[in-house]
Amino acid sequence: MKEEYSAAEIEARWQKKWEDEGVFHSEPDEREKFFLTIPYPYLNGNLHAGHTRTFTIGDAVARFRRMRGQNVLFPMAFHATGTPIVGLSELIANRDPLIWEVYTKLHGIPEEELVALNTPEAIVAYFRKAAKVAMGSIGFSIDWRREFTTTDPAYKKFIEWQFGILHDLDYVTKGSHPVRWCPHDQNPVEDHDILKGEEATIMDFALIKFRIGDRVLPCATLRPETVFGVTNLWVNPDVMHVVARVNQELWVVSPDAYHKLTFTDREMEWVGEVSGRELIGQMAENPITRDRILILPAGFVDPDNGSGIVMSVPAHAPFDYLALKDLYGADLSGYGITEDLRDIRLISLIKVPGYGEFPAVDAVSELGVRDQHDPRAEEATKLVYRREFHNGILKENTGKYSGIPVQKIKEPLLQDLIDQGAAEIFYEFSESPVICRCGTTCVVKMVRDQWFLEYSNPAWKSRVLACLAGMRLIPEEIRQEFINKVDWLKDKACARRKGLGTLLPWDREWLIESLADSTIYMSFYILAKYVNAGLNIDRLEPAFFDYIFLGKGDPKSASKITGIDEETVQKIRTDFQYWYPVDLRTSGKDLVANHLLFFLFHHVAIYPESLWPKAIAVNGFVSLEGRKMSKSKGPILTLRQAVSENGADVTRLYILGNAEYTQDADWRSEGAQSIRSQVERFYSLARDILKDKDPQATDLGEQELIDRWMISRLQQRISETTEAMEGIQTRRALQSAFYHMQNDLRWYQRRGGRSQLCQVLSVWVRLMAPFTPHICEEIWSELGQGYVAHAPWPLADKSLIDEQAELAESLLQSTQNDVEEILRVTGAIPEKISLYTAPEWKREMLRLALDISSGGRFDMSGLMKAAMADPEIAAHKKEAPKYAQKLAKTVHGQTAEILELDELQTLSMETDYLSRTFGCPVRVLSADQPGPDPMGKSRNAEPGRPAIWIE
RNA sequence: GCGGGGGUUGCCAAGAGGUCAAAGGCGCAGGGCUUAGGACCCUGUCGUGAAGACGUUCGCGGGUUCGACUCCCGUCCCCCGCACCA
Repeated sequence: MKEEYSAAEIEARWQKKWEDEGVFHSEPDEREKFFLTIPYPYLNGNLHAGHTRTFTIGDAVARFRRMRGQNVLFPMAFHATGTPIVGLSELIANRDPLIWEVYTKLHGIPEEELVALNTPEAIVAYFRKAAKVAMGSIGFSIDWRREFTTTDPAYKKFIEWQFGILHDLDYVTKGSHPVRWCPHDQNPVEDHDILKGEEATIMDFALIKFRIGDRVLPCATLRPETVFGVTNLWVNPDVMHVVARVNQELWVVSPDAYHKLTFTDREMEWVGEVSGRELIGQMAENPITRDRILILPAGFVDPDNGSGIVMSVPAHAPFDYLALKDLYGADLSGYGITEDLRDIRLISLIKVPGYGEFPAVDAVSELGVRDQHDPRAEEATKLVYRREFHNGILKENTGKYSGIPVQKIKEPLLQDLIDQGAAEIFYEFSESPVICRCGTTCVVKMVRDQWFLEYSNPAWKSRVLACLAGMRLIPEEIRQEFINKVDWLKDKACARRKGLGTLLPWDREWLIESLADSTIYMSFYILAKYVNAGLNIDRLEPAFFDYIFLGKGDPKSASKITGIDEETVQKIRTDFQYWYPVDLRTSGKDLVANHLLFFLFHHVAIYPESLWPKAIAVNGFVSLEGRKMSKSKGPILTLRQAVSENGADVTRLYILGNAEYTQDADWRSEGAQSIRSQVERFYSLARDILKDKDPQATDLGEQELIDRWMISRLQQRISETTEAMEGIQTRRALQSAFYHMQNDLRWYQRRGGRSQLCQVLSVWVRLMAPFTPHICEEIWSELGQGYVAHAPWPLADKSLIDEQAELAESLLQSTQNDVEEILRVTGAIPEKISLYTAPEWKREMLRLALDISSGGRFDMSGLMKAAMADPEIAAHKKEAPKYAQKLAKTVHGQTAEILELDELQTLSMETDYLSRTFGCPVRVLSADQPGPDPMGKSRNAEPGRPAIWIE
């Protein structure tokens, strides 16, 4: 080893060796296999700190498993299908200033290279190469022979095969669905295309059809059950409404609503206009109750929201109640309304604890809302909604829905209304406006004849739940999340008109959507090795995939169909049988509700239970200096940048030690700096141990207390690290394997330990190898044989755990601490220190106290009785009760351990060490025979806590 | 709003009924070693303290218990997801 630690040199050297010698190439053998995968990265930019975390976790696990003797397959590929790369290439070609900025500054791409990235293919090629270099530079132990990209021809064949099966299973269906749509671009709008309203979601309103004669007045509501409580309608008198033929009906809606409706799957025809003023004063019919109700004027009706016609439920909606109240006594004769609005009776239809007959009225008076313009009206609305939704029950006037909780009513009721022709569904943004990057206001559009993956299928879902039940989820807390999301998942549109991807085999108008084509691709890693080696892929027909992945058919015909020789076909099949299923998939938590779910859905659809995934691990995000990372807006830290600034081992150690599980990690360059010095310390410590290596030292038969202590601690570090790594707790593993180990070693050396150093180092290096593989190879090359990457993981030897030695050391340490504390507090400089170990009678008394309290309660009189029966304790009649008092307080927290130790002997043997530490003579005595003790200090001695007298 | 996860001593972060003033790291302070040190070692880092102690703490308010950071109830705040997008 060199004197100075040079990360760049060491890392490059070992990376080259690993690659040259194919150290991480995996082939089936007789060992137990472990197939580990990580979602391949999407190639629209450089790998960043988020990838770094997820991938490094995977790599550390792969290395750990390898050392434990498992045959690990850890492959990697690249994702290119979808639309963003296409969009990006266009923006680059157009020299979009924003993109230019992001890619030159944030992603660090030189301008002359960026210019060339004006086609999707160029982008894919560029980032694929960059990603591979980056992953190499951080030392991932990937079997690169299996690399592929999702736009590769063979991969497309594989996707076609897979969709053929899903189609045959009737899991792919046709339907319509609502999307966020830009009327100007004539395209669905994605998140990053949105200027304003990114938070908006699509909500399904009920459009309830009130009627005036043959005209329909559709009222949009999220609470269709309140149709039973409608007392009137609201219309804005100042808005000119549109009369339109909608399918076979004549509707009256606001102009905005008309505009929106034209994007739904309705046939629309503009017929004429009618002013709000004209509508007011007319009677409309409630399609459910058949009540005839008055149309009243309301300025609060926003023509841009819903249909522009609002149904009024004053008993349950504070706004309606306030608006109605505000009209009491107003002169509406201008609208032809002469009746007294006070005659309109509120209709209550929901019973809710805490409110009387009319919750809206109660809420208004509770919050002291003045009128409809009072900001507290909004608050009252939310309050009523929340309480009614959670605790409300429908009343008898709702007929067959009576007794049903409000929470459960929406779906079935809406369905009934639709069936009766009394309502339709109308999709609307949860907030408006939603504005596209081009400046146009977006609408909700119904896409027709779209292909769906029928994830709502109950049978399919139940297979997924069964799969989950048999899986290991890490951390276990995400299980509930997964189960909830399975429940929540609806059908998913799986075809696109734009982007890169594979064509739907039975409908070549459509491209398969990019999440749908990334679900069981782990299987493809097996085949990819052969494809990369030059397999003939001209005729990869479904029958071939059926055989290699499902064992259907036979190798002979598969060979005949494809032109691949039978032996190879057979070999691929055996490989697959060896490697599959996936043993662990690790991923960021952002993929739970989409990719990881689809990963499960497609596995259970296509493969038999024996090939279902075994485990999923989920990790949190990475922020930068406390700020959220953003690929498009910054800040961003690329993997390459992290490695070139800090080195691979430092980057790995930092990112793995910073957080674990779903916690988010915060990357701070200051933190990374300090890790660098930790790694340097590790290096120089190892270097010194190796330099100082005493060839006979390791054979030294006679082990001192401190040696036994060190070896004992070592076993525990091994166990703890191993356990942590089995649970993918990288942070905990590092606490043990790195920091605690360092502290142990420090104590060991301080106490004069030396003979075990080499052995400890040998274990230590191996425990650290999954985290900092390069430096560990470097050290290992002087210590062991072969690559540390393939060295056996240390096994804890329980027989080497020496409780006596640990007790003795902890007694020594706590005694030392006590002396130090006294010295600190008194400020004294000691000339002589006397220690008195506890007298026998106190030990006996502790033993009795422990016995007595073992049942739970501490029985003082019982203890005294037993104590006095013992002549040795009885001899200390005066002091015994005092000690008993103390025990009463402390015995709950004590154990009998300390009684197993001969304190006098233990400390006596360490007088040299203690004298050296305190710079003065130290003597050890027993309180049983204290010898000189002018201050009577020996009376303070207790088991585990020697009395101290400092002169 | 719904669902999931969190709020711990300057910061990051362990702990999940007594061994807890609470691991470890960072930062900071003091000392040692050194020609020097952003290297290394030791010590301290809630407050008080001339004998190893005492006092006050684990978002906030209650409760259970001999005993709660840990259990229960309520409450406030933070993060993530709510899709057709990788």
